[in-house]
Amino acid sequence: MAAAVDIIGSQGVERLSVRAVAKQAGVSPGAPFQHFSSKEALLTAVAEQAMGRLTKAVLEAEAAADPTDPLKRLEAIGLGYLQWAMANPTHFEVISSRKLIDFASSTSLQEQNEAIRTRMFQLLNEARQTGDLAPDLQIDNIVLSCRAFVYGLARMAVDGHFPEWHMSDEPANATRTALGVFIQRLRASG
Amino acid sequence: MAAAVDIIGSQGVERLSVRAVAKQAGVSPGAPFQHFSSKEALLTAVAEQAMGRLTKAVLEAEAAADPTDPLKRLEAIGLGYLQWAMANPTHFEVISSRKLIDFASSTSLQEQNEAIRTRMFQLLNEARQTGDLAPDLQIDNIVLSCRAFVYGLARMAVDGHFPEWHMSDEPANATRTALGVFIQRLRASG
DNA sequence: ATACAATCTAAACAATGATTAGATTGGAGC
DNA sequence: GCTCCAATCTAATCATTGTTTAGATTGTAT
Repeated sequence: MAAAVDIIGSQGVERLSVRAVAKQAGVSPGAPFQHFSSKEALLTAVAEQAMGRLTKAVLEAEAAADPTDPLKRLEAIGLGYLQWAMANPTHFEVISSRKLIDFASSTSLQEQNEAIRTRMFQLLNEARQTGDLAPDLQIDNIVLSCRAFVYGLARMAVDGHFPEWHMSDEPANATRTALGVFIQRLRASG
Repeated sequence: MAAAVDIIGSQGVERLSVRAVAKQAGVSPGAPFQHFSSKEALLTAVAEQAMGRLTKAVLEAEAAADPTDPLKRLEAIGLGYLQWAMANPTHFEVISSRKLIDFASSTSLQEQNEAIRTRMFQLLNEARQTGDLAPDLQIDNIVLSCRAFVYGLARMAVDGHFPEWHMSDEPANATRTALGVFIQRLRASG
């Protein structure tokens, strides 16, 4: 797995072959199949580990935000997600493109996914009670919108839709302000 | 190309091999390489054709919308995009995942992409002049946000992030209302 | 009828995902 | 210390795939 993570991080998923992993680990070409039933299973294991790091980064970003402002916390979640995706584009690709991995068979991946989504619901319910959230908005709808918005930004960057960006400061700036405006528009006052 | 389109439409991109295309076309395995220098070149040609259909669908959807309301027209663009993507998920995948195709070498793909983006700018400038657009919003930013939002919804659906949906009515409903709310929030009055 | 360009076939090559049979290893229990 | 067993490895092999090449076939313009 460490060998696979190395190759994915340095050369991308598309350059990853089981044989390259075996070579990097100093082992014969068939050896990895003793531990993973297929290439997809290997990638799923890598995805589980990466998803753990993503979830940790997201929840830590939220924990560092203003405790009294649930929508700021929601924004922090989105920001943490974006920063992690752009700092780890190839691993993000493994997590999100569900034709490389077997998402349905991994309860770990599903649980991590649900953890973030549940936290979003909690924060929006909080914002509803404090009156921060615009009263005409439906929480279900907003969760979907936030996920799509952040996922779209991250995926566009990773998919190469922003060729002018040099995956370091620019995306952080442009996506940061876009997300800021998006969250601002959810507020009762804004 | 027709054989390739058939296979992509019925079995998905991942099941597409040059040999399968050749077989479907009733031709020897090496024959396709006389017309396309590589599998990537074949897929790029398929993507150009699909992108033409997407652009046409989007601009027609816009043309059918209320001519006096630029933001309704912007919404129609997004809606047309989403409907096409969900009706043609595998072709949408070919267009958007730029590791399967050589986007940089196809002026056709780039032009079609720019055509839609330019139209969005025009509509938002119009909305600015008529006073429909909230005055504190920057147009650059909104174009980016709209693209990310719609792309995110389409990609999440195609990437299998909505397993509970049966790619027919539900996504249309959920994404329709989400997009409606999103556009509503851009208005000076909303 | 000839020449030429386009297209095809047939055969081969290297890389890859995957399987299998058998060797090696290292520790648990007597 | 010896035996047994499970885990892991190697080596060989297979089918599939992207790609190339040499040569055959075909249609068309002159």
